[in-house]
Amino acid sequence: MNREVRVRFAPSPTGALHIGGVRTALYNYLFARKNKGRFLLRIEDTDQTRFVPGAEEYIKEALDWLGIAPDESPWNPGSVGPYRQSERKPMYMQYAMDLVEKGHAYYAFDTSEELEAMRQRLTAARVVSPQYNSITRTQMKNSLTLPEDEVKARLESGEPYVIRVKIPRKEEVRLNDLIRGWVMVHSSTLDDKVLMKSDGMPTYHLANIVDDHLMGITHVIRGEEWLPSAPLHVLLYRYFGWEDTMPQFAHLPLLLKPDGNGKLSKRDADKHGFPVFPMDWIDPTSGDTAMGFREQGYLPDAFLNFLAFLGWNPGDHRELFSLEELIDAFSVERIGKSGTKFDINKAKWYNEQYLRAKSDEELAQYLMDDLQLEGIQIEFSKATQIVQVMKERATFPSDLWKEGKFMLVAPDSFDEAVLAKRWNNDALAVLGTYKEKLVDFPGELNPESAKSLLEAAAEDNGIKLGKVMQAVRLAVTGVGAGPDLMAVFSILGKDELVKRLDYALNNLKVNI
RNA sequence: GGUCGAUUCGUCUAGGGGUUAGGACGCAUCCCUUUCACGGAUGAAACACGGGUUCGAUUCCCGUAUCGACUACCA
Repeated sequence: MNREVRVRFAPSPTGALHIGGVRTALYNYLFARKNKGRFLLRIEDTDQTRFVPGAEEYIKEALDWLGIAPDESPWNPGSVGPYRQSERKPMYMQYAMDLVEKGHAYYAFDTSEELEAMRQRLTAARVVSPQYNSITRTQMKNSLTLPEDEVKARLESGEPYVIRVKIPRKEEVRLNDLIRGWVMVHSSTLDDKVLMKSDGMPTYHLANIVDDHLMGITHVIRGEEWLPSAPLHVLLYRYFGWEDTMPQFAHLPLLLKPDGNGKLSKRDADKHGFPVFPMDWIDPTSGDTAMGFREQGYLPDAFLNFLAFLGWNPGDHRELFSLEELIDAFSVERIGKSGTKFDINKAKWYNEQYLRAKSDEELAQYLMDDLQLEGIQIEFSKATQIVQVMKERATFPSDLWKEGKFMLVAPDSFDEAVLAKRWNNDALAVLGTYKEKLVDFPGELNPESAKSLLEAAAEDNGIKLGKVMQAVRLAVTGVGAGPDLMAVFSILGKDELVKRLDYALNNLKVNI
């Protein structure tokens, strides 16, 4: 049977979307596009206690920013909605009941205290993993142990209950993961997971299977943390009688912290000074802001390219891929199996590549926008000139302003080390002459004239230009390194240049 | 502890019974250059360990170690 490919990204709105989640969304998106299928987004908000306001909007905005918006979602529904599990609440109970009727699930009335007592008893008896399973359920309060009329009475009296799946005692459960191959688990290691909670909401396991089935999902691409529960999911498909349309599973390797081991967390990112969230996230309870890649200056295409290569590669040596090229090259077979450590340097490198590929005009607009925030107005043509000398040395668009500031604002400080080493009488002499030549120079300064004038000034003093070059730079820019000086002079213009030389000549003391 | 999974340069990875084990980021050196950066060139740097199978294993098999995920009425 050849069904239309349908995949889904199913985040919980419990906070900002983590970068691992973004990668999962990206792979789902790529897979859908590659296979001419559809990419859905479903909000898994069955845990009302963990709901965080704004989280859903954040997810939407992040995917929009990256250009990987879903084809169907709560805010753009298709025909299989609703796309929020909380809104699907009424439909789950019948499926749970169906399982009870088929003998694959049962009611359980145990209180959390009783469950705790059971675990303690088991632990004391040195049972390796205390869990509600085929053995222990015989000692608990459920519809398998209680007389039928008592179960009925409890149900009718409104006593809280959950519905648990009845895991068989001895059965080999196998699934063929697209990334990992055959994974086999014995049912004796599984427990009778809760399917319906006492608040009437389904747990992830139930809702997930029911929704994926109802939404026609063909491939489940999700994080490796779900691998241990995948056998349960396989069992559920079987119990519902949906095995023939069961989606194929692909469990993605985890994103690890850069040093040591373990899953990448916000804490680690903070420690290293880089984000783990696509965009800034303001925690609604603490009011703290967690930084995002977008606000740090990462370009969406660069970020996507970087993300795609965290656990996947095209099999050749190409590394720069547009979204379209990623779609074309993508395949689940080429997703790796092992966890991936996060290296922010690579992300920066990607950003530099994409930044340099941008047109001067586009970058000039970035610069103009930054300048506006600083209350500085310049001509677009001037912004373009600045971009031309700065783009090869910028990692983020904001560097254009931060690193190129000296082209718009006179330096208010001068590098002490360079001053001590290079600011001498030779420099003073050349700069004095240069200033006079500039004042006498008719017309606009360009890099060539700026240079010939400076060369002439050096020659007049019988001094090799190379010897005073750094001092010249220091006088005008305040620092000892930067882009081509003559281009900078040309951008500055004659008047500003003379002004700065004047200031330096009069205020910088010669250290002997 | 149990279950499942993973293991190639510091990092992301290619590869796969016989290879000088390839590329990229980062790092170092050199070239270019008035400086820095870009660019170019070069270099250091890896098959976790132990058994087996084999003429031959980094590659296949089995163990061990290490790391990770999971082990909730959270997803």
